[in-house]
Formats: sequence, C-alpha cells, structure tokens
Amino acid sequence: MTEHAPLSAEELAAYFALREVASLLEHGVEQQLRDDGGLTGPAFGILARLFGSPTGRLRMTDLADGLVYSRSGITYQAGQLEKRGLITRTPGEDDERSIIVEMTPAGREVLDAVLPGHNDVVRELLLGSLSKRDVAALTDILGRVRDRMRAGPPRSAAPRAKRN
Amino acid sequence: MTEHAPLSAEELAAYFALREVASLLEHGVEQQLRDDGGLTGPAFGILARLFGSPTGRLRMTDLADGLVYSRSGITYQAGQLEKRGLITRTPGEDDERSIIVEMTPAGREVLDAVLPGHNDVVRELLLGSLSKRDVAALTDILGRVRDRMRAGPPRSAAPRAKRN
DNA sequence: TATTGTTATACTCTATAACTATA
DNA sequence: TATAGTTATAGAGTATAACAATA
Repeated sequence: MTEHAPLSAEELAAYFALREVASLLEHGVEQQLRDDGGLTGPAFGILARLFGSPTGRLRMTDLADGLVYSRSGITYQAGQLEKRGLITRTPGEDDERSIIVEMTPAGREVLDAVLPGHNDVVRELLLGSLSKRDVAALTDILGRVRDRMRAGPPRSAAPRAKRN
Repeated sequence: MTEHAPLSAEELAAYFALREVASLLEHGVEQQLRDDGGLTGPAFGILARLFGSPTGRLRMTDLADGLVYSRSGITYQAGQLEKRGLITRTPGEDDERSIIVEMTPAGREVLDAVLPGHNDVVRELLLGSLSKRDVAALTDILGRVRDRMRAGPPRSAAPRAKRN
C-alpha cells in the first residue's frame, strides 16, 4: 500500500497549481483584510465563523476545530479581538469549563467594512478566471478531498519515509 | 465593473473548499518535512527549486520570484540553509551584484531523505481522493487561475472597499 | 480521568527601512 | 539611478508544556 514512487508529471502539476494559487490567494486576501479592517487572516476567520453561526455564539473549541490552529493559538487570536472590542468572551452556563465567544456590534461593523472588498479580491483573483462549470467542478473535486481529509485522518495510512 | 455584490453560495463553497484543502495540505506537508528532514516549507521550496533548475544554480532573485517571499525573507531562509551546509552562496561572475545559490551534496541528501515521504503525504491527502480526470481538471482550472494571477496583476482592477 | 481553556516561554518567520556595492 | 543583496529591528504568530478548573 505504501508506494514511495514519485508523483507523475500530471500529479505534480495539479499539486503545484493548487499550492501556488492558494498561496497567492491567501496573500491577496490578507492584504485586503489588513488594509480595509486591520484584520489578520485568523482574526477574520473567527469573525466570519461567528457571523455564520446560527446562534452567533461559538465556544473556543468550536473555533479551534474549524480553523487549523492550536488551542493556544485561538486563545491568542481571541485575545487580540477582545482587546479591540470586536468580540466578547463569557463563561458558558451549562458547561462552566467552556467559553462562549460572541461578536460585538463593533465587530460586526469591522466585518461589514471588510466583506465587500473581500468579495472583490476573491472575485478578482479566483472567480474571475472561472466559468460556472469550473466553479462547480472545483467545489466538487475539492469538496471530496476535504471530506476525506476531515473524515478519518488515517494516521495508520500516513507512512513516514524510513530513511535507509 | 466593480461589483461589491456578495458571492453566490456556489462561489463561496468553491473558495472555502480551496482554502481549507490548501490549509490542511500545507499543515500535513510541513509536518512531514519537519519530521523527515528538519525542513521548513520555505527551505524545502528553495531546495526543490534548485533541484529542478537545469543548471542547479539560481540567483537569490530567481528564488524570490518563484516563492512568495520578500527579499529579506529569502536571505533569512538561505542563511538557515547555509548554516546547515545544505547550500552554498557565491558571488556571481558575470554580475557581481548577484549571488549564486547551489545545493551541496549534504543538501541533496536531505532532499532525497524527504522526498519519498513528501510524495506519500501528497498522495494520501490530495491525490488519493482523485481520479485521473479529477487531476486533469484541477490542473486545467487552477492552471488558468494561476496564469491570470501571474499575468498582469491588474492593480487597477483591484477595487478597495470604499467605506463611504 | 478527561476536557476546556489559559499562560509562560521560546522560537520561527516576516516585513520594513536603511545600507552597501555593483551596473 | 536602478538593481542585488544584506542587516537591523521589531513585531506577529505559533507551538509546547505546564497549569487550573470543571465534568
């Protein structure tokens, strides 16, 4: 099952294209977020998730799950947002170990100030090059990849190179 | 031309899928590089580009161009690699302002030690979920996006949100 | 015991601006 | 003047491990 065979030219091309596009897209987005709202990528991620949450409230752990950061990383980012008054952190009522994060009106304002430009950048860098069919194909393909990644990170299927 | 209209659900789905897959992939790859060769992502990028270069030698500026880093960032990364004896930096002969970077045998060893595991991780996380048609479609779509991104970053077409 | 979250620490990385040297 | 590269600096982000409190 473990095949150390090199990747084919086609596979490499797909891999590199993905990495490069994602990298350029990330840079573009982060610059816009900084310019328009003084937000870092992670900070924007937190606000966006709070905005997208049905109740508008999420636990720290919920945030850490979706985003790819460590727990202490989330604590740091949330601390920055709280300092700026963009979120509040209050102890959970049912489970007193947990912390409930909510967006403040000020936070909502910053998000609103940033979203239009964000849309523009994503459109300009990514979506502008794509037909509706492309968008659908991308979502289909990458959606499957994501689901498999999230599903069971089959650690057992993650062979490390054995040198010598 | 400037439309601040929100992204459609389909567009958002594609964008999020791309960001999430790229993020998870990056984390997986960086962990493997660290485990198998003590390399960071940028350091691996430099070695890989030297390996891929026909002559095996690249100027600092050539490295900075492909990778997304600032010049000082490349200087830093190259400094780290030089400390470990994985590359050499020698003044250019034709143009004495430039620095020629080359991979040492030790650098080649580290790269060789890392590549098999790297292939495995990419296969496991990304390619394992994809058919040949998927790979081709991904390359086609993202290749177009990349070309447009690289082509002429039409700054003029990069509208910043005007908060009234 | 396991889980939630914070803190302390230490390190890596990155960018900016000032600087040197060559073209 | 413009280009190639370095350095100094300073800040932001990240992870790890130890910790406290609740379940």
